[in-house]
Amino acid sequence: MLKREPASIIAFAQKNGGLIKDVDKLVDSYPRVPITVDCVIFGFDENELKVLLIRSDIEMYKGKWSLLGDFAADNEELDDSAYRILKQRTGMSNVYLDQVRAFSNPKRHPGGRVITIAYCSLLNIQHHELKIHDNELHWHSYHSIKEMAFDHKQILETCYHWLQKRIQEHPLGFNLLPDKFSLRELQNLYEAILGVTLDRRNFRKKFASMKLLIDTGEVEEDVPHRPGKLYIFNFEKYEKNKRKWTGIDF
Amino acid sequence: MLKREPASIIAFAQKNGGLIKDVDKLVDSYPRVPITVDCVIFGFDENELKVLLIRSDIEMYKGKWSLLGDFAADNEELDDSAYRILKQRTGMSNVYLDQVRAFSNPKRHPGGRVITIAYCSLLNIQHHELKIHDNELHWHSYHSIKEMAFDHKQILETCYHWLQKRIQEHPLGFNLLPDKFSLRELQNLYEAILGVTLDRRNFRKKFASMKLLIDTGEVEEDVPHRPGKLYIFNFEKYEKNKRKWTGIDF
DNA sequence: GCAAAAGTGTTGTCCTTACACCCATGC
DNA sequence: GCATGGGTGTAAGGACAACACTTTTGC
Repeated sequence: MLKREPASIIAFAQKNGGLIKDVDKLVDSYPRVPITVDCVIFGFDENELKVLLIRSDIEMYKGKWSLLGDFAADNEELDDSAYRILKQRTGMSNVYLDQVRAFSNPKRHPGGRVITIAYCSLLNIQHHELKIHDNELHWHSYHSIKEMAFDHKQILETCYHWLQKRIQEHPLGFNLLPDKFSLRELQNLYEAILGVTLDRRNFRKKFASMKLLIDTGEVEEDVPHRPGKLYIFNFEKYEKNKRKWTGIDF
Repeated sequence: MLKREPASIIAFAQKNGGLIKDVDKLVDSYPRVPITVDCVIFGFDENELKVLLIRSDIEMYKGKWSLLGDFAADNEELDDSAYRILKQRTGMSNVYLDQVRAFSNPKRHPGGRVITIAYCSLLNIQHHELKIHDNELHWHSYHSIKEMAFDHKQILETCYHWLQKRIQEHPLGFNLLPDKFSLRELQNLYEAILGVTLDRRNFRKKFASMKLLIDTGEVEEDVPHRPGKLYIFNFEKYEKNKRKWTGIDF
């Protein structure tokens, strides 16, 4: 098999005698790649981390579960693609959304080379009732997911690790909870995502000392035990005091 | 102006009566986008963080500095593109390299929509002598860089923040130093990248307690003061003890 | 009254910070 | 001998981990 040296912009510049005037021609000379965006949408319910999946549209992956994805439309910023996909598939908007990384293995799509950019979104399952049920769209317990279409299992795992890391540095967890929540719900969420058990008193002290929770004065209802206080998250205060940190720790 | 609903894979599936058999046809129906990879290559010399830049090939950016970039070749994984670009432009291989994120603003390239994936590399300026000097390739002090071609300034800043964060969680700094280094060099590097001053005794205690430095028994030479001990980094031990961390801190 | 979870403080340990003096070398 | 950075210890304060009992509610 012959190994071809990949073409390059250097060659283009040389052929065009140094400075490139016609940038359109330059860009036309680039190989073009189909780009998709895949959204990993996490939710939290029944003390479990959930993820929103659909049945794959592709026959060879028949029965397999798939992330919510679509190609990036012409002249669409990728963040906008991700919001559009969320909206199209779930009817939801106003959710937390962040780019995680690109997956570019040339064999990852059976139809040819497709690069996908993974996005992670977090949303509150109660708040956002699913209005669209195409392709059996529904929530799956994260830990019960085994096989998936394409390389989506790998993407899902990457996003899960991303979430584990992020939730320890930013209060993203609040995007997964109702506006008003009890400290027990908050702790359950951290335990479920991090896969650890935490000391209740220390957990409460930690959040109390951060002063990011506002006591609503309300308490839980319809619980068969002493009701917990309900809090809301002080987003404003958090935004003002974004951490500055110079510790070194590895 | 008319707002067109973007096309979508959902429409394709409906038109093809549910399950998609012909995946090649599916992928053919996707819009294709030129993809480039841009490498932000950091080095450290004379107690300063440096970055490797070239003059832009593009006439409209004449005189401006540019990251080392090129388009992604056919069927090339993006990591490989980044390694290839490094090799082509600098002659270097065996460097630290990590994907940072995609930049997809439709207006970021004057020749039309081009999505770029930014990679960050760290290397030791002494070790890797530049063998290629096309486009005035050379090291710039990070803080002296003002204007750049395209959105490269923004990409550079994103990578710098990425580096600041990563260097506190992983000992990436060692990729920027010679194999044998003194504690003063190590501290200078941290101070330069983080933009802080650190207490010398505490810094040394911190690294001593991690036991990741191996005393070579050698000392600096040709310094006009008491020579410092030279250490090498214990990569093997670091790899074994990757941190497990369950603290919450924001 | 019993089941179930809410709520609450203290102590010891460890990590972080702040801080000042003598030492080895080149000139 | 002087200039320059190398090398070291201690004490105080803050964060974290471990640990048990009383309270409130629904049934």
